[in-house]
Amino acid sequence: MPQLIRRAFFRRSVLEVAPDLIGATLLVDGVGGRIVELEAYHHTDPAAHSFRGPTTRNAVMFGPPGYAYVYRSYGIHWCLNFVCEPKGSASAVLIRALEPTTGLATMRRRRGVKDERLLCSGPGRLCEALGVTHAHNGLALDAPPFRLYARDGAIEVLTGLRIGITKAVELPWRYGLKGSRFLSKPFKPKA
DNA sequence: TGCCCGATTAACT
DNA sequence: GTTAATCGGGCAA
Repeated sequence: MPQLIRRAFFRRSVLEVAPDLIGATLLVDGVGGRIVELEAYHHTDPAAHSFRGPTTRNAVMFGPPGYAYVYRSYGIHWCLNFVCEPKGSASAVLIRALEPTTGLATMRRRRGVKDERLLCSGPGRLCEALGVTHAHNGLALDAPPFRLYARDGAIEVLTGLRIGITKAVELPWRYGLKGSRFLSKPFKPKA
């Protein structure tokens, strides 16, 4: 039986937490799957929403670790983050892709697609599949509707450059599960 | 108040 | 490969 992830898990640097979450299982109201792709954002990082200080939108990032930060992307999609590090450091991991395992029919209905690879492969797609909205902003990750199970068994984690940003593009803060078919985009092979 | 643009996606050519 | 959709945040005035 996999171990439940509790809030203390997030009381570390986002750069330690992010690779540890690869292979973990995320469920929202019993629907979800295995985390196969993440990106780290840090308060000293110009690409992070928290870089310019606290605002109404990013307030949760400046609160305690172990909570969900949900924001609207391009006025259209929702994106889900987990707040990390001790309170005030304003770091978070963006959940970018899941391998769907639980509640496939629900996810297909919400997404309007049949192909499993299109259900949760992308930050906006997985929020739609799991029913994550602004209503989840600020909720604790170790209480309903969230459930998080630690990775069970050995895996290999890939690292690479983050996607879709224009600042601090050189930081290798994207993490992925090696060999997964459910990544939002392939990782560049090692040179 | 007005303007620009984004941690995206899907539907194009 | 390119581009429209769509809107709130952040910053200048």
